[in-house]
Amino acid sequence: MDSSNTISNCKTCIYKSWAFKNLSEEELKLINCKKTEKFYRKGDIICSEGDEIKSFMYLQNGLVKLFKTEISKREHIISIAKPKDFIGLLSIFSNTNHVYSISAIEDSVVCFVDLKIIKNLIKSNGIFALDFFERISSVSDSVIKTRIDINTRQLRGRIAYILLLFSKHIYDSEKFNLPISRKEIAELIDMSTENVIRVLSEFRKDKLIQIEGKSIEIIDIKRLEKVYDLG
Amino acid sequence: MDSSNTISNCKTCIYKSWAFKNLSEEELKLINCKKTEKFYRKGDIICSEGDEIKSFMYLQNGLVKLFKTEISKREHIISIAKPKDFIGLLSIFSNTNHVYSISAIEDSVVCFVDLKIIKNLIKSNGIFALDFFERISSVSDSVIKTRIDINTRQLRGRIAYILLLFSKHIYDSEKFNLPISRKEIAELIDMSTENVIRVLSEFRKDKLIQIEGKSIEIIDIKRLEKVYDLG
DNA sequence: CGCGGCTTTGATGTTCATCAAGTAAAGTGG
DNA sequence: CCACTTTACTTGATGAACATCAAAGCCGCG
Repeated sequence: MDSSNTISNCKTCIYKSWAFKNLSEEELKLINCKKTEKFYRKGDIICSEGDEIKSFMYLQNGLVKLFKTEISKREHIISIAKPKDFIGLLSIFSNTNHVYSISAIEDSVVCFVDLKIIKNLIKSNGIFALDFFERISSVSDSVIKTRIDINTRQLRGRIAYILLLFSKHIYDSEKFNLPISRKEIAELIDMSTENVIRVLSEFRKDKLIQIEGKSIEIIDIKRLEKVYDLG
Repeated sequence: MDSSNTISNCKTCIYKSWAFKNLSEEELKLINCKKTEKFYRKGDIICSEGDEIKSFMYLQNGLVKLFKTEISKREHIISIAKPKDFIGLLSIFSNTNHVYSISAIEDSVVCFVDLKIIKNLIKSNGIFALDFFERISSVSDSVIKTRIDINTRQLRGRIAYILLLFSKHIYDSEKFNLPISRKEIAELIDMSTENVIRVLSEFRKDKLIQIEGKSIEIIDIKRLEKVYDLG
């Protein structure tokens, strides 16, 4: 699969509903001409900390992670973006360079729109400006909320959180394949890899979940939610 | 001091530079008519979790904290806003109700502008829309950055962080009075009150700072920065 | 004066990271 | 396709970091 297979038309794009619903045909055409879509294989870097921000990016398909590399070389995952999310947070307005790195954790298609075009649309189409900010605000808000949720909980609560996140918000199913390694889970919720494994095993023994490698099934979601609530 | 003493004119307001620099006289007049300024005494609640969001709020004077009350009744401080910061984060676009509570940690003056007016200005004045989002994006971005900075560090690094925050970003001096209690520091950087005190005492013994009650003086900022960097 | 809240210090216990060591899985080159 | 290396996963043991508990001094305030 290469990028030429994925090129689509903004006018018919199913993501048009997103924040672009109030654009005219003209305006959509403008975006359509200037956008590019790129396919990334699992593990590919989409952009790196420090790169210049040239485009507004949003995720058509797949799953990506936003992360930062600490001095200690340990990675720290800030958030996971799912289809329809715009990626890159608010830096597109407040910075000229990316503050975080982004890579694909599943095969992904990212749509790039020249940032200048977006900014011009904001200037010229006020309704769009509001739609747009509503969307990106809610993404950033939820990152903040999530960070707080995670670091006010202890290990069992954090693992419960991430299992519920994948189940409810990403795969919409109680059975799914973990797209990330145990190590990456650890980086996402601030704990050691060993303890991720330990807690997952505990949950298995407690009959909250079933695990087989990457395959996870939540078998007692009520109790898992309770574990999350109690922290 | 009551609110009537503090009413000023947007046109001459020193904060005009903020994000309102590209408004016409007409537009400023519009804001000026509809804005209200309120004085809050240290400790006063400015708004509570769940309240409807009616205004865009920004801090003219003083210091406020944004916080959330956990199930356990323990408070958790998300951020501290200083003059010129807009307060309330992005919820003004992505929510109809406040997600966090806000209270004054020093005597403060908050300027309220009807949210509808701001939204209308965004619709009608594209340059303003961009200025505005640049500003509020950078505030939200820095909240995210701060949360990560804090929870990738251990106790000594966190205390160093908050001392440097007050010194560099808020008071612009190496000598200042802590505006918040030890308990609030604990709530801000996720640690126990006792350990806040313990680490502060250690810093004193190590000759990094001098403390007398709320009065703090940083006497070896280089080493304090090193403590922060090392985590 | 006495009560409650803030501060401080020491002692104790829990939570968690780290270390060590071994197994399984997944690439890699001949 | 098989030996070889590397990476991911797993479990137990140990110790460090940190919260919690307890007790006492301090200060402002009714």
